Amino acid sequence: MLKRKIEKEVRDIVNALWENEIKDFDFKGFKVEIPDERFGEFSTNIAMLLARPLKIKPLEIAKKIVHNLNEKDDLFENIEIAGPGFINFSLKKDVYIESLKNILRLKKEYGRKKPLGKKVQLEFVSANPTGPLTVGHGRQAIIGDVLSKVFKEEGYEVTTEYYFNDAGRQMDLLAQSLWVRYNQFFEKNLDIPEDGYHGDYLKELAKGLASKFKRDYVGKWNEEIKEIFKEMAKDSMFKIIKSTLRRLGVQFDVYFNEKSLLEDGTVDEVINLLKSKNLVYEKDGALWFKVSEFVDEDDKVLIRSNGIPTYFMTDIAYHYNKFKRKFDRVYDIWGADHHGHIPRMKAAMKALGIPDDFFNVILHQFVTLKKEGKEVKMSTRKGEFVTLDELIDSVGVDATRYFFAMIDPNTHMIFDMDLAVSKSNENPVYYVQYAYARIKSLFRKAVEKGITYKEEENLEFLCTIPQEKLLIRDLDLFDEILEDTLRDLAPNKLTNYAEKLVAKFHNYYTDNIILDIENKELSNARLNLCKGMEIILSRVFDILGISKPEKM
RNA sequence: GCGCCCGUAGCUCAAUAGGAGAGAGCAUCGGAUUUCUAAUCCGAGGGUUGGGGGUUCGAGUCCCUCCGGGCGCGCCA
Repeated sequence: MLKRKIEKEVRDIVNALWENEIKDFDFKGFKVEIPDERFGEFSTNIAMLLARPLKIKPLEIAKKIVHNLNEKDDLFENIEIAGPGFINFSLKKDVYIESLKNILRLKKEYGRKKPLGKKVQLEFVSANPTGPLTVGHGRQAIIGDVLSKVFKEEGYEVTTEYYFNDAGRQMDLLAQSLWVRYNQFFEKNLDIPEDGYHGDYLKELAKGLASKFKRDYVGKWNEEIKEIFKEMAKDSMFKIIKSTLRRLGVQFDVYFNEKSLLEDGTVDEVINLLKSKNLVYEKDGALWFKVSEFVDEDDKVLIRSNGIPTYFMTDIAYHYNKFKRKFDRVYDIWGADHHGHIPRMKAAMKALGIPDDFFNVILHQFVTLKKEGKEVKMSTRKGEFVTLDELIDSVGVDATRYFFAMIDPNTHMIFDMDLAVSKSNENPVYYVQYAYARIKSLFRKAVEKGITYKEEENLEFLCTIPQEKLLIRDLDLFDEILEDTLRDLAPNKLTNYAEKLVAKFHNYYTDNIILDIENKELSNARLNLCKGMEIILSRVFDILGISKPEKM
């Protein structure tokens, strides 16, 4: 990593120059950055940071550092001081060529870290099987899927998990709603309960049941029949959900049923633990957890007066279960509507003696759909929503995935479907993929033109123009982008990177002839650079889960 | 009322854990293919980063305050 190399050089010089004066200086805020192109290839802010502790003007400090760095003539081509005290660097072409060589050798391993021996779990989507996945679930699925892949790249052992509840009131309502639809099929005039599920998807299912059961359950409703309809509903809903996820290329290692926490005694175990620590009490016939002992929030009910545990209760048990499964950290991906749940959960974790950094939440803001210029108000119950499947039908898997990945999870996202459908060719995903297709095409064309690709040969012909240096510099950056993505838990770092990288490539392609029969050495050198680009793009696309088109 | 998130070009979004004239795409206008894919490239217009204070050598980014929007504040999940 080139940045690291420069960072080390600068740090060593600074330490050598002012060893005694900067004992307390922690280098916090010290950075080697990619500056605006007019300032060179790399830049650092060290001189400004040292001004205060050293009580010397930044420009003086910079001068001194530069003077000493200049001795390092195997790395730096040029060093300049500019503005308030920035030190700007450009590197020797050999440094870049070595960097490209490294990428060419490592190929798909480039940027992949050695196993850390750390286990993390990402839990997301976790929709109960009451209907098809919505666009909001899609956003969550993609954020989770991409981040889980980045965790793997960074050396973590990753488990992806889908948590669901197929008991409870929601499922009862679903069963009843389905039964009504079934009855309606035989023109039995019944209405779906107001808080039931009104979506058309139950009609489809009811049709199937009608031909299977004939009139057996028409007008008849009891516990037994409810269970039958519930099972039917659950199975077919999961079938739909899983097929949507499969389409999107999102896979879960574990589907975890909330019910198991009651069955295997985890819930009881947690209650007993809390009781033993004197952190629960009874009031109004219910069992309460002393949330207020830990955070500035009201106490919450764990067991309702009717004896049924609350969602909060089972969620604590679930996370206790996760902890017992020896994950070092877990990440829950939640919609913004659940943010109020976070302090309570943190309190519970603390109460159970689970380390602070174990439980983490990645919150994402809502997705608003715009269709025919109007906002679509979405409600699962009323069946007023555009399903994730419908979205995929409209814009395709690549665009769906890319679009969700490209926006900061913390930003409200407005998805204009009309634009996505009618202008699908202008979607950024095509811009990025086109670069890949162009490279593929170049290698096909090279064969036609009789230019034989020889890897790692003729590289000395590269980097005679600034564009090539900058391209390699940016390829070299991939490693760090992965780290940044994980640090910020923001998949959009990757799409940003891809777009900037590809923009440079499109420019390079336009300005230069890659395949020149008159100059086969240069052509081969440039093909090597293209190969490096292909390797990095391939890495990025695999993580984003978008396809790698040979031609477009 | 209290809490969390957000407010950046006409629209959708970026902006490298505070860094140097705030950038893309779409939309508008004007250019570039006898040569490797024009799903590309080049150029123009478009901004007091919601307003106002503060911290800092430096603020879209941090702090305070006001305005506007989203979401929470259940013995729902």
